[in-house]
Amino acid sequence: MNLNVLLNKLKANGYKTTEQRKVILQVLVSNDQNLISVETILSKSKEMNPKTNMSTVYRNLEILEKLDLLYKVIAENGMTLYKLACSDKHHHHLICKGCGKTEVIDFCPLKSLIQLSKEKNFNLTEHKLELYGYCKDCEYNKKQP
Amino acid sequence: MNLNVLLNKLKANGYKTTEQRKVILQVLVSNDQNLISVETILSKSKEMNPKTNMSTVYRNLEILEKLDLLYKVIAENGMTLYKLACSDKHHHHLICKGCGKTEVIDFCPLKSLIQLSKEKNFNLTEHKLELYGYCKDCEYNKKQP
DNA sequence: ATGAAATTGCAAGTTACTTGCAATAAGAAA
DNA sequence: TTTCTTATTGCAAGTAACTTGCAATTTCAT
Ligand SMILES: [Mn+2]
Ligand SMILES: [Mn+2]
Ligand SMILES: [Zn+2]
Ligand SMILES: [Zn+2]
Repeated sequence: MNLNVLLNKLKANGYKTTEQRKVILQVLVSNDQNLISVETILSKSKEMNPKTNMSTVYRNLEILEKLDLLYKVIAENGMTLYKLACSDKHHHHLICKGCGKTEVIDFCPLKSLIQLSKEKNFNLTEHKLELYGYCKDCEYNKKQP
Repeated sequence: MNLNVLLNKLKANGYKTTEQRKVILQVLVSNDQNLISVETILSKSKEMNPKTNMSTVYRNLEILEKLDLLYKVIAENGMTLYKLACSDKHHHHLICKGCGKTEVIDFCPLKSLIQLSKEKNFNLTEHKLELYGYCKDCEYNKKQP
């Protein structure tokens, strides 16, 4: 997903293109394989445009989320991590606990669970499968202190 | 899991039995099929012992979590929901978005994903599978407004 | 160029939780 | 039962992560 595609999707929904918005989106585009915190988004945005403001970052994230352009994970410590949604097709992720890098899992292993839900009269509407661990690089760094 | 078993596990770890602790645990025991908020835990505890304090609730939850006696889900709105852990054996849950009721899924459908992780040199350490939807009762209430 | 509508920065507010500390309670040891 | 160490508690203040109101600024269709 590149910057102009995103700006066009926003435009199509009545949102205007601003310097701050472009910078925030550029940070997300540059990190589209990694879950990053708002703090990181803000500080990287400030590198490109020092006057970028925290409220602006939050308000832009809110818009992206509303348009389903954002993938969001709430970490165990309660911090929220974000990245651009990588595809419209239903999928899951491998998530590195070291660096936040993600890899796509493009199938969903839930067939028998859907059957189970039916048996329990449970109307299944959503599911979340997240696999955590360490990517090759982070595993290597752990062993080489 | 009943109150005395819990108190004994705490005692075995150097924690004392107090009125407040007993009440908080009793609330959790009485809701051991349901994810509930801290607010709920506090207000129900206050019904049984009006002087129960918020800090005390949080500090007791912290202890239960450290001893792996607690299951915790962070909801989309950022609020944290708790229930007693229901078994030591690895398992997952169906979680009702209406009332927080949970049902156990006692198998784990992740075999092919573990294989996939190996291929990607990803050291898989944890996974989370949560299925959300509506239980029979909540579904019925939705249709009868 | 104009003007309506979106956006922004700032400061103040909120919520969910955490922490320091002095007072109290538990329960093992004497 | 009394003593005494240690855990626990309540309170109040603090923190972190957002959220909101509002006036000033910017965007961009006309
Ligand atoms: Mn994705
Ligand atoms: Mn369980
Ligand atoms: Zn990594
Ligand atoms: Zn329900």
